[in-house]
Amino acid sequence: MGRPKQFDPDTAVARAMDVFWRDGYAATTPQALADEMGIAKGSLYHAFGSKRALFVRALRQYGDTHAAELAELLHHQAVPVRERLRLALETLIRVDFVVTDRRGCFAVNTATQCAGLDDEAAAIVREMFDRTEGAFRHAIEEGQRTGELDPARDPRATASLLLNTVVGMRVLARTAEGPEQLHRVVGAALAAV
Amino acid sequence: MGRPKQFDPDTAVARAMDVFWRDGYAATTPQALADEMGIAKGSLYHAFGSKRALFVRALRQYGDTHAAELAELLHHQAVPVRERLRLALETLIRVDFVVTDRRGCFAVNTATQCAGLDDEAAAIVREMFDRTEGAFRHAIEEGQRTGELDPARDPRATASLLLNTVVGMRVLARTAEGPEQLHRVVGAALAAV
DNA sequence: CCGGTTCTGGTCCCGGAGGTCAAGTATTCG
DNA sequence: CGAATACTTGACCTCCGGGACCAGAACCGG
Repeated sequence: MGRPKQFDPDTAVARAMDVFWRDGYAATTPQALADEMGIAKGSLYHAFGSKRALFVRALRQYGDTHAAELAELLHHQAVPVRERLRLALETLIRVDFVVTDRRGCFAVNTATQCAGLDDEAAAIVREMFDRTEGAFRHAIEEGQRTGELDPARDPRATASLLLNTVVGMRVLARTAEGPEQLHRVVGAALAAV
Repeated sequence: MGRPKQFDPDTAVARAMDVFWRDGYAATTPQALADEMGIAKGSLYHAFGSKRALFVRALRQYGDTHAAELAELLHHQAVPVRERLRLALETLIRVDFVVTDRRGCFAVNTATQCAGLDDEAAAIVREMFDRTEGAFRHAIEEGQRTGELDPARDPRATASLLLNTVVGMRVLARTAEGPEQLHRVVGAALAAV
């Protein structure tokens, strides 16, 4: 009943995500959002309530799509575990430098901007980090069971290191001149697995 | 000649640094800066020109003080190299959780906010990262010469990993519940040295 | 003690951020 | 078809960010 929406909410949120991702929360204006989403500012507020609510929704959508990709890479059973880990990290480098123009990770960027101010956003980011760490841990434990990886190493600690490595890389991608530095990081990190 | 300044510029910049550090560039208002610096907004603009210029100066001052501390820790000749590395990383955890209330690193925060927009700030951050990486590398090479560390490992790669570890940790400090996760990271990272 | 010089707080200003609202429009139901 | 409902829009509003400006205060040399 009533007039149907003229736009697809998920698509619109994806556009908004792009803007927030590129410019950060504070530097993003409602007008810029509306322009990029292809709707009027009034519709934006009618559909999403506030800039903040739209941001939270965009962040959540980011987590549900992009973050899941990494976990998926780590579950490819056909590939040896160590190779899987390397592939996952190398993929991040390629994405950052080729696809997303070195914007880094939306969640990481948010963590350094809102953690102290916005509890809800911080919780979403933390949950994404936890899931990523868990995916690393599962892969490591699998590798230890099959004998591919050294069982003497604490899987929890190694998983934390790999999560931390991912987070760091997505920051360095924003300042590094080229991908060489990050390739070195990957190589050295795998020595600890 | 003329009326002397009523405030110490370096102290005032340090106060401004605190605000920028806590809230980020975009979310910081000139009024908040003036209040925190203990001077009027007019004096602020007279003395520093613009919000941007003040930010750059604060960032540079941050690099000249805080970042140098890490390098200093890594040069303590009395301590074994591996212990020095551990101490440096553990100190970061303590500082983040006890002293600075989990604000992370001003430079890291800036990297995720301004790298795409502000070339000058990005350059300052990159320079700090380079110096840190260099300090790690020197320590590692020293350890290899004295036989404390495995000489088969590429010092450049290991230094990149440690820089990346530091950067990641300062982000995780903003979202982690407690320091346990970071202690695990340190332990695992040292396995790659 | 006086003119030149630099710092000082205060006032004013323009534009835009963030949001609201009334009027108009598409769709469904009775 | 008309009423009820939900979405759309652009105008509008308030507030404040970022900065300009100014009249005076503090200091200097002569």
